Amino acid sequence: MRRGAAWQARGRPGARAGKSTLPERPGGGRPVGFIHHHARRMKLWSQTYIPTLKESPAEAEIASHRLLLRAGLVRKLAGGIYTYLPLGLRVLEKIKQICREEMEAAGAIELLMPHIHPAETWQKGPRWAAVREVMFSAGNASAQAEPAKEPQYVLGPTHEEVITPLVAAEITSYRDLPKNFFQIQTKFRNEIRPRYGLMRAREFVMKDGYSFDTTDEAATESYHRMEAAYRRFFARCGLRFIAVEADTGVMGGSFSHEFMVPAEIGDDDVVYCEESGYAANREKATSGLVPPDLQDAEPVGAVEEFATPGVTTIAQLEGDPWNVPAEAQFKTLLYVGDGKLFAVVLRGNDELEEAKLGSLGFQLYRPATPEEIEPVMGARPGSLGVVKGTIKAPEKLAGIFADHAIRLIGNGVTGANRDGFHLRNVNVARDLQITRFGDFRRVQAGEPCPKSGKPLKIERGIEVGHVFKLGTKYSECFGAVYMDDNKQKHPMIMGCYGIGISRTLQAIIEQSHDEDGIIWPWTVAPWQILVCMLDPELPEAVAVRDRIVAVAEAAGVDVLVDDRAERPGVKFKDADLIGIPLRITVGNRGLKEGVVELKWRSEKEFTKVPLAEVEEAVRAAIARGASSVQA
RNA sequence: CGGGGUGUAGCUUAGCCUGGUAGAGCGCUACGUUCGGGACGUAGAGGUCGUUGGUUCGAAUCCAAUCACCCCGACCA
Repeated sequence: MRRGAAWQARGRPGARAGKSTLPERPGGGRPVGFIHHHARRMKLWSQTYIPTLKESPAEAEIASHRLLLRAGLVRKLAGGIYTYLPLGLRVLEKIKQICREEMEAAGAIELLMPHIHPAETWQKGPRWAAVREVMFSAGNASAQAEPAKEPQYVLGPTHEEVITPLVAAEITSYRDLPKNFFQIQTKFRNEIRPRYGLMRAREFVMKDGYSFDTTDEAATESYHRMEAAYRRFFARCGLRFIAVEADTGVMGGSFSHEFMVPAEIGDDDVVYCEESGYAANREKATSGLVPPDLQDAEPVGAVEEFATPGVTTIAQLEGDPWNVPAEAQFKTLLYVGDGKLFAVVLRGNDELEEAKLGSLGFQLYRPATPEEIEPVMGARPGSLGVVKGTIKAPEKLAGIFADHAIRLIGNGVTGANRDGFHLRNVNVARDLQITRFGDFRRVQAGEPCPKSGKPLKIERGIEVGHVFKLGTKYSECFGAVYMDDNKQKHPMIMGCYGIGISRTLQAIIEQSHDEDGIIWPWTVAPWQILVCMLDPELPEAVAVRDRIVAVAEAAGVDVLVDDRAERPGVKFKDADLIGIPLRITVGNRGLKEGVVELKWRSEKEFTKVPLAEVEEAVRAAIARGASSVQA
């Protein structure tokens, strides 16, 4: 090694005279022995720390979580709280760097906001009640501190409440707009259920950005610029992803897209059509099941009550002796929204998509209990219906909302609001009491795409990014207004944009691995090249290694050299596990033959490269690696 | 927060049902033999059996409580 031992860690000399048991802050006296060395792109395995595991810890169930631990990227401190070891940190930094480049290319400006926020900041915001459920509070930890009723400080779960007042104070003129700020920072959310390693953690790294515009059109443009930047970012990370229309949820705002990575372990269902490009979160997805020009069916006869003793389910009514198919039944569900009862009517064979009830304008809603239902409807669940005149106390209902698809039934069967009785010949247009129609049903795979009419597909996905067009919810709340050229004040139009950086890291592993380990895309690999030294001490081997490293460093590529005194088998297994894209094996056997071996992690075969052609071959391989990820 | 499961050495685990003073593999240390796909031998170090309480002459084992972790549901990057 050219580099001597001088720079190696030798423990920090110098006294620790202070009373504090905390480490000194930088500037408080650097250890005398600290020698700065310029960053090199080569790292010796023996000089870093990559604790690979032969067996996977029992806590990890899914592939990416197992590999995070086995390849030595992270270690768990507590549920959903992880330390990044050197390998994990390198990947995280590479992802962050790509993110920075794309954000800046799209005109966003980086800043860094605090982790810790006065609770007051949030109390002034529009969603304190809803968000505090997932917030960590941070007060004084000393035993003397009285437990306060309200937290003094909280750890930031996101930063709308910080950026908006900042912009409100700083920017007052239309001349200073538009602005788009972003940061890459640790977020804290006390997840109800941390899961799958970094996938749903309580502490995680996120890129969050916020745009401020003067007009709605400009805000929409900002939104689309971010959406495009997100596409480039995820593509550069080597991910296959789909951008889908999404529900805006607690965030509020007018429209949004989620960036989803298809994976079995995802939390969301993505509905998509390859033909038309339609893609939506299932919570929001619609289908072309109900043609827009559908004519309502003519009545077939008078409504007729019939006894159905003991029948309380759609399935029972499908059986003998009634034989009413589910798709000819009306399903009547009762919910409580902000304290008021309301009804939702669906086809018997459809399922309610609860998230879609959000469009009704209630803050909070939940299924009603039989005890709440009976006094209003006159029957318990199983015999409910919304036929005019059968509801016991219709004035107590905040509304009766019907899914469009019930119009496909035409004439069907529904509950009589009398336990043990149902009604037949119920005609949608003639008999049902409906406040309004809407889209409330859950889309199923195979239904026609709303755009192309071709069958829709459904896949699980991991949400790695989300872009929202927010509107003025936060700017109005915090007084982020600008003055136009007529001295008129207007609230700024905002957008907000998130990328789960640490989640993206794991999503890449989930999407790119095999039974032997990780297969890093070239762009995010901790090192792009692994020089596997089978005989690390052999002078010829060291000479070849130096030639490889020289080419790589000239090309700006990172190289890890496995210089450990391990058996070849161990080195190969570890190489596969940590997933460096390009492996160059330098060993006694090959050298005698006058070759080194070049192998891609993603392929089975290796090629032999004559020693004279090493530089050329490495350069060609680097070019190939660089073009392997779409940029 | 509801449902299910698991806590034994750094990791993977046996033992628990049917109480009798804790066993293996990997990893670690030393030595020797090995050396191109997780080698072998010899000798070692390492465990208050998650915690607390109970039953018992005696508890890893039975009972109770508690904590932690994992999985399934509702929320999210």
